[in-house]
Amino acid sequence: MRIEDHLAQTRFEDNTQKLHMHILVVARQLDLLLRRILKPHGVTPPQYNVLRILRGQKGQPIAVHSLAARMVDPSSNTSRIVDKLVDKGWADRKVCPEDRRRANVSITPSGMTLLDGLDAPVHSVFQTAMTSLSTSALDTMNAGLAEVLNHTDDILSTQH
Amino acid sequence: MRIEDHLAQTRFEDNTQKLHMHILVVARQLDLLLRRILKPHGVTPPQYNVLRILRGQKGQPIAVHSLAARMVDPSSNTSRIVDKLVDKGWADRKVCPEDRRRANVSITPSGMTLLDGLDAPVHSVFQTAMTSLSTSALDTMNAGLAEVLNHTDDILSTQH
DNA sequence: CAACATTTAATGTATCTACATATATTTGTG
DNA sequence: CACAAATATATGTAGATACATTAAATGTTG
Repeated sequence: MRIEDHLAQTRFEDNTQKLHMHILVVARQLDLLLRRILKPHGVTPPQYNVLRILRGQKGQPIAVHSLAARMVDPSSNTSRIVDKLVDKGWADRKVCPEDRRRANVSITPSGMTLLDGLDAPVHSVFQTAMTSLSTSALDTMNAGLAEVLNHTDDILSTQH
Repeated sequence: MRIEDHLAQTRFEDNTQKLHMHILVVARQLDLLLRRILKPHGVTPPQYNVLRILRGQKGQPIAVHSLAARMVDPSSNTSRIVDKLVDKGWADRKVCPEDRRRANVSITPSGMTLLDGLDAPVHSVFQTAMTSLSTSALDTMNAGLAEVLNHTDDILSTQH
């Protein structure tokens, strides 16, 4: 199904606008895919995102604000996402003794087991989604999106 | 700021995963940009999306389910988004006489004025965000994302 | 060291979203 | 035509999100 069919739109003004819509629609589809895999396990995409960051810490705990900075969607609700993970026994949170404002968050063995079991299905579905892209296409796309990221960073930082 | 800095990640397993993250992060940034422009006018991105579809109808009203099909995010809440637009006087909704299940939605002159005023700033910011991309890069990216879209459509339709 | 600013995290709140269900209308079938 | 199925929209509800505010601890500066 082409982007034009997805949006029931016959044409785009230019390829810039088409790319814009492609990015939004594909991002939504990728999120849907992940959501489908995670749902039976009672995990949401942001929770999964946090768990992966925690696992990447290799035992070293991390502060909530550092977690937020590394998330795809660094909203101000990282506290509540961590709440959920703690409730379910997948993460552990304790006040940092050196700086009592901070909360040190780490993954539990239970959370680790959950993540390890999700690796294969998650990797598999995204591999399938992107398998047909050539190496050079991947490189061009990554380079292009990196440029867009630079520009959006600029705009977002200059305007108040 | 590179994607690695955004996520404070030193490396990606492969360029497929990097593309995945690029798409998610850039989509979020584009949404943030739009949100910033719309906020002073009290419009949200989904509302803006609906208004643009309505304007594209050139006077011809459209049913709610057709609206949903054309939205970037075809959630089941199109009714309530239309509610908001009607409340603010930007859209009009009346029961379709031929099929009384349907609701015909159309844009009002007030909504049209709002949209027309937003065109320039919206177009400008996204043009700036993507201006550095060459024609061939745009083509490669659009083609690549179209492929991904095909694959995700397949996966999403085959699994229940 | 007192006063103020900054950092970190949690919370309040309104809104939005996902997902399921309900309601009304039309269509199809025996 | 009666009745089931399908369609179109709206609503109920739990949970998530954006955005602002609060609270506590630490840093900074006169």
